[in-house]
Amino acid sequence: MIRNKRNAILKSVLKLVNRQGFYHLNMKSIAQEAGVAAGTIYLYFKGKEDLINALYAMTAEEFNQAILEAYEEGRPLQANFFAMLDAAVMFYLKNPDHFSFVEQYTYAPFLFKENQDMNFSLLLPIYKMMAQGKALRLIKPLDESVLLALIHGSLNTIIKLHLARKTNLRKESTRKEFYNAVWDAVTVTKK
Amino acid sequence: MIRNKRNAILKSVLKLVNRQGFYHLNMKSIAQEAGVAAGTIYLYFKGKEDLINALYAMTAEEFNQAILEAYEEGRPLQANFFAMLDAAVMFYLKNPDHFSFVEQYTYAPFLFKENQDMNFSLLLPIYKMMAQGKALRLIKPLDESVLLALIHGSLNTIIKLHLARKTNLRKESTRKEFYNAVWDAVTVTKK
DNA sequence: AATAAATGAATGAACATTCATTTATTTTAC
DNA sequence: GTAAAATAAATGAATGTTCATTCATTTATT
Repeated sequence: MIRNKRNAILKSVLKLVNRQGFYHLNMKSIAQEAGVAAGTIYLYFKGKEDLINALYAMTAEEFNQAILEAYEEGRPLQANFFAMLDAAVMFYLKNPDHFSFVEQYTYAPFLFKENQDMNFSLLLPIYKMMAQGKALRLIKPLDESVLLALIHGSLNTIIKLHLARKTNLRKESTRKEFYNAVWDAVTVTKK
Repeated sequence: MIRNKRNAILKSVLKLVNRQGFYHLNMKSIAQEAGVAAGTIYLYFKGKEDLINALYAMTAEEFNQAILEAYEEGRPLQANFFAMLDAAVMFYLKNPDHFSFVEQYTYAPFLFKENQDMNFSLLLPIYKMMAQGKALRLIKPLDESVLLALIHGSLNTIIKLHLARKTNLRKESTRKEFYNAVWDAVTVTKK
C-alpha cells in the first residue's frame, strides 16, 4: 500500500500543474489535493525538486511505453512511422496533463542537463527507425537535429494547438493530414 | 534620457531570464543588473507583471520587423518563404536572449489569452503568404493549425537545438536543408 | 510494548512592493 | 550669472506575505 500515497501525490502534481501552472504550484495544495498532510510528502520525496523529477521520470516512462507498443517488427517503415506518431498523439489526447507537465518541465529550474536530452529522446524509437530509412534511401540524409525538429517540433505544436482548441486531432482526417505532411518533409521526393 | 533606465531594466530582464530562467528572476537582481535601485523599477513599471509584459511587447515588435523586412513584393512565393524563414532564424541567432525569453514567457503566469495567440502570430506574415499559395495550388490545402505546427513548431525546435549546440545553423547548408524539408512538408508533391 | 506512518503548527528564508529620505535637475527671483 | 526654492528622480531599508521544510506529537500497525 506504500505506493498509494506516493502515487496520489504524483497524480496531484500532474493535475495542479495543468490547472494552475508550475508557478502556482506549492506543497500545501499538492498535499491538499492528494488528501495528505504537507509533511507526508517528505516521507516519500526528498523535497519539491525530487518530487518533480520523479514525476517526470514517471510520465516519460509511460509515454515511451505507449510509443513502443505501436511498433511492429517486419512492417513497412511508413506504416510503423504513422503508427508511432499516432500513438504519440493519442497518448497526449488521453493524457493532456502529461503533455502540459512535460512542456513546462522543460523550463523548470529543477531541470538538469541530462533530463534536457531525455525530453528530446522521448521519440527515440522513431529516430532509430529513421536511421534505417536513410540507409534504404527512403528517408532524406538529414542532419539528426533537422529530423528531430521536423518530427518532435511539429508534433509538440500540433498538440498544443489541439489543447488550445485551435484544431481537432480527434478527427482522423486532421491527424492523417499532419502525418502525411511530416512524412513528405522527411522522405526523398521526386517532384 | 528617460528611456535609458527603462531600457536598461528591460535589457537586464532579458539577460537574466536567459541566464537563470524565469523562476530565479527577482526584482533585486534585475535592479542590480541594470545598475539601479530596486525601487526605481517601480517608477517605470507598475510591477513585475507589467515589466514582463512590456518586455514581451518589445521583443515581439523587433522580431516582427525583422521578418517583414525580408519580404519582397513580386518575388516567387518560394523565394519569399525561404527569405522569411531565414530572417526568423538569423534574428534568433543574433538575439538568443529574445528566443529564450519568448519561449519561457508562454508558460509564465503573466500571460494573458491575447498574448498566447500573439505568440503564434509572430509568423503571421508567413501564413498570409501560404494562403496565396493554397489558391495557386502550390501549397497543400492544409488545416491552418497543421501549417502552423509544421512551420512554427519545427522552427522553434531547430533553434532550441542550435542553442543547445546540437546542430549548427550558422552553416548555410544546414539551414537550407531545413528550409527545403519544411517546404516539402507544405507544398503539393508529385511522387 | 515497540515500531512505523502521518500530522500540521512553527520556523525561517525569499522576495515583491512601499515609502520616508536623499540626491539631482529645473525654475524662479534678483 | 547665481543662489534659493521647487520639483522630479532615485534610493534602499523596512514591511508583510508566501511558502518549502522541519520536527515534536499523535495515530496506526506490527
